Amino acid sequence: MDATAPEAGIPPHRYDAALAAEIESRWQAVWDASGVYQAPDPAGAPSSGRGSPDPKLFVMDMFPYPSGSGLHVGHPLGYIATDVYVRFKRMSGFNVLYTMGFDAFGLPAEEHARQTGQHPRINTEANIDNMRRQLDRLGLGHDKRRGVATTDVDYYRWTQWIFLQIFNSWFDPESRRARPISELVDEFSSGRRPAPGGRAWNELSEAERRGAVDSHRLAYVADAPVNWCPALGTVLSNEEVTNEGRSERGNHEVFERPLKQWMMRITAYADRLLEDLDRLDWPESVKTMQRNWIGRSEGAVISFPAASFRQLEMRPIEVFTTRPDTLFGTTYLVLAPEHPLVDELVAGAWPAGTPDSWTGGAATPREAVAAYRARASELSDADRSDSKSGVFLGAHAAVPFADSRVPVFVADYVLMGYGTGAVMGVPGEDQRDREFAEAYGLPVVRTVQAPPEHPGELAYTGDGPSINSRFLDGLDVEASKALILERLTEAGFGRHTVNYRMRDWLFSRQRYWGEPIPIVFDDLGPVALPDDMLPLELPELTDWAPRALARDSEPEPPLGRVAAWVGVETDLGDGPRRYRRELNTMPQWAGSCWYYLRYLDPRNDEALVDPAVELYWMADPEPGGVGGVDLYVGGVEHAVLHLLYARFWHKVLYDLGHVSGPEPFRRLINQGYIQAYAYKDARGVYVPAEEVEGSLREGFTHGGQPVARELGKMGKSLKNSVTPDDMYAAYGADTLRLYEMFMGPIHQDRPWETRSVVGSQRVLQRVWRNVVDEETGALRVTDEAPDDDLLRLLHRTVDGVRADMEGMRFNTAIAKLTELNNELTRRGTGAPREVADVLVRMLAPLVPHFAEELWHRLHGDGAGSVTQAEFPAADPALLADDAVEVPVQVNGRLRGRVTVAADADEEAAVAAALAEPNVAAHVGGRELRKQLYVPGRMITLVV
RNA sequence: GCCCGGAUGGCGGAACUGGCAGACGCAGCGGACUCAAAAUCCGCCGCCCGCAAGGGUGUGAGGGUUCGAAUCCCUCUCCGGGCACCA
Repeated sequence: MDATAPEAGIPPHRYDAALAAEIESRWQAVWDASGVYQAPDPAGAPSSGRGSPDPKLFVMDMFPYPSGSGLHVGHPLGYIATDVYVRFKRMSGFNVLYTMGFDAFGLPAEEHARQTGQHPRINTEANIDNMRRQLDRLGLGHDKRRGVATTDVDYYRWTQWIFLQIFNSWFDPESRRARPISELVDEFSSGRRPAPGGRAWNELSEAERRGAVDSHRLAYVADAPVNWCPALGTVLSNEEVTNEGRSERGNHEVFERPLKQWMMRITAYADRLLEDLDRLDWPESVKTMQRNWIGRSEGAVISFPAASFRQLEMRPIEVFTTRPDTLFGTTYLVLAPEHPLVDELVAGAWPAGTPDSWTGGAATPREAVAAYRARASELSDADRSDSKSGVFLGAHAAVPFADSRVPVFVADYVLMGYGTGAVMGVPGEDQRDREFAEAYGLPVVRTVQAPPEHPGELAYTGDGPSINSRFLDGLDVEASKALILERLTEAGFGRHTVNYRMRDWLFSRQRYWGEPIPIVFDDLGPVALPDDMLPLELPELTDWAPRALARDSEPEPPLGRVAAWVGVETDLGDGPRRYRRELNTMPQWAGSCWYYLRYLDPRNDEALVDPAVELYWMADPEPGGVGGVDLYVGGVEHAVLHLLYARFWHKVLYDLGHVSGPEPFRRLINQGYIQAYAYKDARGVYVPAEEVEGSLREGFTHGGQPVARELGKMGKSLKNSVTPDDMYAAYGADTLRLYEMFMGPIHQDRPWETRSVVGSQRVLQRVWRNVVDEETGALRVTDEAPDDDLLRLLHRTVDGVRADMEGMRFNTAIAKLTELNNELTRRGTGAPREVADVLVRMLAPLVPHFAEELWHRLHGDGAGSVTQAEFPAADPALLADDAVEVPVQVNGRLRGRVTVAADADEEAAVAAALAEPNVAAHVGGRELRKQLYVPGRMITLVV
């Protein structure tokens, strides 16, 4: 059968998928041609020339990676929500900036290129086109002039520019902000800041000066152990490695390798990143995750003089502790296996009387340590956590202010990457230390008086008076900390310190498909390319042959294969010289760190963004606020990485005067995920979800065989994908939009149920029928004024829908609109024109094509686009009824309802209640002990 | 282990700040229309008792505060997420 021919019995003008498709493509073409979604700037390049006195609003989705596998219905959930909100705000008089870009550098395109031999740009651009097509079909009201892709040369030119800004800055701890590196040089050369080694600046060699400056830069080269992932062919940042020591992407093995790498000094901003969280309108969970990630803890560094058996020279072991008050409970020290002092302190022979359990069965401490280290590097972190293990170094350390000498161990429960890589073992007050002490027979000394009910075999971490602690005895934990810190500082044994879990950001990637780092090297180190040499474009790479990515391989950047690119002769101000280029590229996070700024001014080739345009769009509506994007919507999986990196870059740009406020995103909402049922057969193999029959009650089957249902992510592996294209074909884009918004609150995960989508289509069909005759296509609206009941319902609906839209509670807004429409349907006469007009405007944000079609049918073409019509406002006079029905409780139980005047007082309400037969029966003539009237809400009687 | 969320009919969810639990939708049941079916329209729809009026009971479990608790407090169970030998 011809798909476009109406089926027998279906009215020719019914709102079905075919009609929806026709309406949708027609209006999309009109909107595109007329530019209704273009947001005018008050200044700057992309202005449409219209001045705008309206308040501004900047709304963004987290931009997507243009994947080759296309979208499923879960992807656009957040996009639909922002689009609805934006349309509502636009109709409420806001000048809204809303657009979409693509985060298009990254591994999949490069992997695809390796397999096909095709340049990643070709594949990337094809994917972008496909994704644009799928998103356009949804009718998202983006300002298309402003979209960017991070792979555009015009875009990454500015990513590189920002890199240079960071490279050419240092963090001044006194003013707690980034400053140009030239000001550091001035301070060194003027003597205001002492040069390294206490010598005069001009006495230093060129190499020494370069080294002093380079070590202060916010972007710097470090020779550090890195996370090398052979399967991905790149090193990864700490954030990209899971707790199990595998890559977050792909779950591949990761190995430590020492390597020269670019680092970003994000730790300098730790305190500001932490403090400013309090000023953000973000989900508390995301703030908590960032706080945990930063991991600020206050404590002390304490120095323990240590020496091995028969060694004369003492070497200080510095430990970090948050409990300096427990110093006198220290019964041993522990160094991390990788700690540099291990080799210096390890003894040649066991001291007399060393317990067997401390030796690891080795003949000498040196052998024991070597064996222990070898074993530690083999074990995964998960295996390590089972029980405490370690070996004795044959060395002892002196506890400050105490006469005791304590043994020094190496143990893998101490991590080199946190604090100083060494701890003081206090088994009385720390449970981990307690477990270690029990395993090796070390003494336990309590230094805080535990309450009598505290079990003796557990460490006590609570508050209480200090004991066994000399001058601290009797003081509580807080006071003990203060006093011991004072004494340690005086004696030179320690000091107060703040420690962070967060490390600097490893910024190099050994990949081709990323932004080249605009740096060259001479014999003394890195040299920035000048701004006028940007963009530094990726060279063509012809050698796509896959490299052996063995476990024992070494990192090798693909750009190193382009010989003509590696070595470069250029003039950077002191005549033509030969330089070596930086061969690494930037991580995928770089492009997403600042794309919101480029949306504001995408074609500016003088600056990354015009300052006046930036100020207009990023200004905080509240004076003194942090500014930034007014609403940012995206998945919670970016809670730490993307959102922390972007905040860091933004703060650097703020310090250097390139942006007007300290934060990039003032309000953040995490949209939930659409989950889908997946079905497994008896073998545990997933079967295509669309072929499964049955129900929860009667059981599910596939091909007659029973299958088990589970809820999971939508995707190929679970064979449960539903694509937007499927939904467009069966229902149309507006129905898909309405259904996705109706499923539940925006932040909540929810299971997809294709069979329920029809409900949203039926709602639209009923609206359609109340306005349009399905048989003739003629208008069905009446020119009669709505009666009082309908008018009041209309205004109550307007009032509620406005509030729900403002609060992004689109599910309840849709319910209210449905109720209004159901009332129109019940009347069966066609909608009064006034009601139809208001209803269509309220529907416009949710189902823009549908509303635009009805709007034009109602008003003709002279009324303009509904997207620019005014969102209805309720008449307050019509919100309050003269009489209200109020429930009556007797002794806390509902016994009836009475209708009273809206302004009735308590006496009148109670009198009305007592007149109600069922209420009277339950009161039974007894005396009222208490009466209460919550106006319009409840009458309560107590007898 | 610690820190965040959450638990409401067969299902998704609603109930604003303590005031009619279950809006709206799906599924189900009944009716009208139809030769019939689909579509549409009308109605019913937590559980128990009752012909009905009505009564009892009910928001994961137990306790508390209150005239009144899905909502506030305490204890517990389960589910989801984050962190986790972080000194």
